[in-house]
Amino acid sequence: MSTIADALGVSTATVSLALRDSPLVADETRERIKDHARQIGYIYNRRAASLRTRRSGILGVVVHDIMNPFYAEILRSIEAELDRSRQTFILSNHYDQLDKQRTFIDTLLQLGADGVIMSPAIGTPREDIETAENNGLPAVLIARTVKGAGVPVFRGDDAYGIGLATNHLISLGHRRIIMIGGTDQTSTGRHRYRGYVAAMERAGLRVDPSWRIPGPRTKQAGFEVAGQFLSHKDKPTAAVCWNDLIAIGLMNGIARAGLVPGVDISVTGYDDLEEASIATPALTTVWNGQREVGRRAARVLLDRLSGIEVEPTQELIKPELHVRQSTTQPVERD
Amino acid sequence: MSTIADALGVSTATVSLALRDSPLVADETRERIKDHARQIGYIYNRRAASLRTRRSGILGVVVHDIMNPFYAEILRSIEAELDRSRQTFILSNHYDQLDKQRTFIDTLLQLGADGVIMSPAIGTPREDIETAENNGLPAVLIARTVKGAGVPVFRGDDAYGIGLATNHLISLGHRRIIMIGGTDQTSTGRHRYRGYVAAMERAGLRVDPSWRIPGPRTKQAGFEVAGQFLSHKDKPTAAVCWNDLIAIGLMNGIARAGLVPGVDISVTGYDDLEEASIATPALTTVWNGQREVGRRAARVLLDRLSGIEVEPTQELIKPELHVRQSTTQPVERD
DNA sequence: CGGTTGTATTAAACCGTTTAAATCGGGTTA
DNA sequence: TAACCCGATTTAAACGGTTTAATACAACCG
Repeated sequence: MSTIADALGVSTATVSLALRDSPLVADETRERIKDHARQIGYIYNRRAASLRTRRSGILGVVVHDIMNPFYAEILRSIEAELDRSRQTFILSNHYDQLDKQRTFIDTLLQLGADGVIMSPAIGTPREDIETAENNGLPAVLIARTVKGAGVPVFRGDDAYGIGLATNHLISLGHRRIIMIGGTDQTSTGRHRYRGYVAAMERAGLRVDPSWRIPGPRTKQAGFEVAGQFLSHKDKPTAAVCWNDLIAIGLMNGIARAGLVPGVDISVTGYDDLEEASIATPALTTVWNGQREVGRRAARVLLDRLSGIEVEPTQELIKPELHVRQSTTQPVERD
Repeated sequence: MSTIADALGVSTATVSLALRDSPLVADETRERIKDHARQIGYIYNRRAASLRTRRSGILGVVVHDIMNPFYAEILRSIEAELDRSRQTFILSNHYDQLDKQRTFIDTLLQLGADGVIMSPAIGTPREDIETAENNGLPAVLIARTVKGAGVPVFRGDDAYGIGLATNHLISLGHRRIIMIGGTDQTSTGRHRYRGYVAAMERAGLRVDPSWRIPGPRTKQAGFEVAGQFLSHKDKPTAAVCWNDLIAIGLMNGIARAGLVPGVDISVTGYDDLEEASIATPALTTVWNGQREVGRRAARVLLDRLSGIEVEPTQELIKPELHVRQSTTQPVERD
């Protein structure tokens, strides 16, 4: 800026004001300055500016794993929403490791980030969120919640959603339905399992504890669990899967074992990823409102930044059942 | 820092030196300062520091699309490599839009990023890379190259790799092999097509121009192109796909049409994503060295930052063929 | 005891921007 | 004619660190 100022015989203050279209500077001066800036390829130094303004234009986003299409879809919608603002965002995976998450938050604080959207790692204590907030880093949670953290949360209504899938299988005539994947260590996990049990019990079906096969939420895991599922002593006719990845992996595993998914075994997914509709057979699944979650989380964070007071409420997005070919009436096998 | 300095009756210079473990300050003083800093929850202000040091600790990474597992795997290895350095990285998709890519580079310049790893968008002119370099933003290219840009490039040997897949099909007895997906607008695209044609011609097989169905590189696209493929006038018995996503989509499409992929039609992929081995049938594909590409690009960029002179050479990583169940001897159909 | 050496600390400049307050010259008004 | 106002611009002080030359002081030496 001082180069420009010197070249044009004005002060840096004028340059600063001119470049930001302040009405304080005369039109003619502004044009001269802007022209010259363009000509010499001036590059605005954001960190110098942010030192003064206390705004860095950086937002952080932490999720479990970007490679997981569920989060990827959320990220897409966050990206789309932020595109229209002047914010840059920094991404990180925490892989459910608390220390990774803490390191990242610390980095954000050091960079003077303006806010953070996070899907908290398993076991995140309320204090971690408070640390961020107290140091001027407003947070918004997605997908998972942290008890007692006074910040907005956006997530799907998991208990209700898994209920939709379970009810659908029951209404097709299935009785021995096993739930696959997930863990009790996340709020999401507890909600989904509870929703499944509740739906079964509403239909008068007893749920055996062995009717749950917990595990990682990957395609690979679903694939590998197929054997265990098929050889289960109760001969289940259907699987309610934690998510689409597991469901697709499971269907692949079932096919590999010589059975036909969607005929011999019914399978439901969760999330309704793009993939679900092109899987073979096309997967019956629950749309979880990823787009909506990302969009609204971003929106609310931007609101918080612009000073709008936001209630720290939990917003539950209502899932919808999308029926496709992976669920049919049960057939007896053995 | 001045808070700490005042509280302890020393100068900010001493605090600065102590916190960075300078040998200039006495051990006892250092400890007092560090303890106090920890106690009051001091947060290092990176932007203030970078103003003086001209190092921001930020690296940029731009690829076509993070959601594409091929890039996701590269990102993973970049992340792993960078984890050990003190650099944070910022990610962006360009979706092959030049203006998006330019905006991002501009953002990096404004943030004073220390370097950028990029898989350049289609049509990226040499000048764009030079702009970055001239403004102190060293670049390293991955997956694709830009003619005349004097920077290091890491990519797989596409012509050789696709040749492996093509030769494999030919040796199984296939003669009418169609290439699916990709575009001539990227260097990768040209190399792969050339490799396919070369392999065919080496085997004395004429390639008809209609034996190429270009298109997007997504599962969806592969799925949708199945009809066109199956009804091709030359009754192809095998498909060499641009990548695993297309191959898997195509196999799903073939299955949907009532044929059995891996029996009626042989299919090869490219990239060897995790998914390839659990697809049904398991996909024969070409491992493209994603891990290696990411790791080495990150390594070289870090080298450049620490002042080590790096030759701007193209490094070709040798792909390997992984044979699985999606390729078998041809069967005649009609 | 003056001079040298070495260690610990500090003052001050600097990085590039923003902004509140001050300045300046010219026009208006009482 | 003095007082005041106005728009355009400048001044100077932040913002929070890093860096380097300078300083203070103690110990050692001959």
